[in-house]
Amino acid sequence: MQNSEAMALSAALLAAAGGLTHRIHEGVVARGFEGLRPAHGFAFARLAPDGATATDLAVHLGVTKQAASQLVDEMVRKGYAERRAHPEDARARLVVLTARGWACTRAAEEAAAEAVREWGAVLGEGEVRVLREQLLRIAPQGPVRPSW
Amino acid sequence: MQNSEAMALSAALLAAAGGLTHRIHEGVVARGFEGLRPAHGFAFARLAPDGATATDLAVHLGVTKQAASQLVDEMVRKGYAERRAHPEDARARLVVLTARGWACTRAAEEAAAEAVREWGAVLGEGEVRVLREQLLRIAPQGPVRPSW
DNA sequence: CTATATGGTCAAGCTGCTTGACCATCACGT
DNA sequence: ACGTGATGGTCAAGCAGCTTGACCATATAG
Repeated sequence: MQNSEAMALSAALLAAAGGLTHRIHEGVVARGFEGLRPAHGFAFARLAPDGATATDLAVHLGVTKQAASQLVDEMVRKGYAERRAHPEDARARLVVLTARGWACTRAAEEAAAEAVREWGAVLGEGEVRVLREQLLRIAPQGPVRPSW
Repeated sequence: MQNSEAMALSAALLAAAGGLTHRIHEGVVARGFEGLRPAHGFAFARLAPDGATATDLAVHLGVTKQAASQLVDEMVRKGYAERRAHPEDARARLVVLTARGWACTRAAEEAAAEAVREWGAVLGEGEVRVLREQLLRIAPQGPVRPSW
């Protein structure tokens, strides 16, 4: 593998990721959820199952807990999440999605599915499955880095 | 394709892109080029062939020309690029990479090749080729968006 | 030759993040 | 039980990267 081929692959991967991010963001806005940036999506993904603390979010996003707390403030202010008392730790606050937050999460899923469907039209369904398997095997485990 | 599968694919793609960005950045730093952020890499890619104007860069990066100009200032100050008179337009200034800028570009290519080599070890060389072709076909053409 | 568009710069302001300090609560060792 | 350090969270100040707005110099069209 020559360096130029590696760069072509890297550029394509970055362009595809950037394009997908853009598509999802557009789709979410088109479904009526405004004032959100892509970074919020990564937060939603962490909150989705059962909620999380601000510090959990900070680790997941790779930012300070202050920054995570500000992000939560914003999501609360806009009605996507709310803070509850933590059932096991009186210091902590459990951040959970509101109904609107869940609706927004579903909107993001739909937008993603829409983009992926177009890939299916270009590559074929089977190839998209292959692509998913390949990406799952090379994707790192660590915290999602929401910015370049 | 269910939404959950689309999300799994999206998450894997974003994680792979984020991981690759991180790897390249680390590799560039390890080779002695400091004070650079991933966004600079996208600028380098545009400057590499024959140079570009600040406005060209702005369009390519999807930012204002003022922001692009500041980025150029920074690259000039750190010795990676220099401004020259534009051969055909007295208003414009042609921004070109210095020898150090080219060395940094090669370092980024090496770091990318290193990461891709690891993917080859996991997926096999043939599968990596397939991956590259697939990504090239779904990657959008537009301006590279250096931030999420 | 005027009029408008374009490349670039200067200046001010905003936003999202950081560092640093601090308080409340938890968990451990004695 | 109690002191001590670790941990979750907040408040405050500062900074970096970007934006908008105004402006000048040069190019291009009518």
